[in-house]
Amino acid sequence: MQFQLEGSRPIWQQLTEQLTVRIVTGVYPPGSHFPTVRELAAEAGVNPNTMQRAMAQLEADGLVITNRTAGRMVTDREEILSEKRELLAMERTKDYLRELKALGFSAAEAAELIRREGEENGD
Amino acid sequence: MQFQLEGSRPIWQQLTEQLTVRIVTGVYPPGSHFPTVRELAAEAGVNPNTMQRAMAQLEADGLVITNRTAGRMVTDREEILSEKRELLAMERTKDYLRELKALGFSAAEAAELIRREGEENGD
DNA sequence: GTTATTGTACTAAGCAGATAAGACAACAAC
DNA sequence: GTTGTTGTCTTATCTGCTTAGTACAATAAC
Repeated sequence: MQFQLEGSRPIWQQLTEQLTVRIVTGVYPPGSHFPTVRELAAEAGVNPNTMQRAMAQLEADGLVITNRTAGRMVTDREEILSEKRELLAMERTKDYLRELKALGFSAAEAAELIRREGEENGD
Repeated sequence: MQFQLEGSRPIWQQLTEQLTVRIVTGVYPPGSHFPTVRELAAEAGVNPNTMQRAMAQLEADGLVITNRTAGRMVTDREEILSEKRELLAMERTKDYLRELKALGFSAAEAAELIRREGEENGD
């Protein structure tokens, strides 16, 4: 999964979000070594300064731990990861529901759209 | 409904989105007179230049028609409005589903979250 | 015909995000 | 002890968004 960046929001924010998804879904397992600033900056094609800003946010969220010179590791407290994953899902759900209600759709109609879309993609 | 602006995306873009919602939900009815740049700029608390940029996008989307000095009016082609409304709902749905799948949720689980959240809000 | 309204255009300035390039301190590896 | 890796910090530059202020052409209203 490559990084998907678009221009209308700060890049460091998008990087934080996508790295968070990788962490809570186990792409980088709990307690494992986390890639370096320079590695991830190269992978994403952004400046190391920008990637570092994204990392600082992951640190503030408690998802990674920084050891000054040995690099970073993903937190081994798995309850933090599962809580974060469910929190993200809940936030997205509320946002989605609020937006569809603003467009005049009910929650039932929204659920129907989800069901129909899920069928199309064979899920 | 006041304008809700946050800092991480261009204001003119957020204004376009929220004005679009107003139009397709009939806050400004089809064929009716559309508020002037200066009026809406004052209401939103932004510079007229910024509001004009938002309006230019509405124009490009075919939602409003500009009469050079008589101001603007909402398009009276109601099929454009209903199509736009459904297009927006579909886009949001696909985005939501893609995000939740990235977090490891199935479409069925997403629909369940919607159902549960809808119940809490009595909808 | 005069006036007020409206959309539109222009320039200047301030600010934040992103990039570029480099430097430094801490420490693991050897 | 030396070397290389890593996180961190600094300075400068560029670009786009936003604001501020002003101005102008077209035309509806009177």
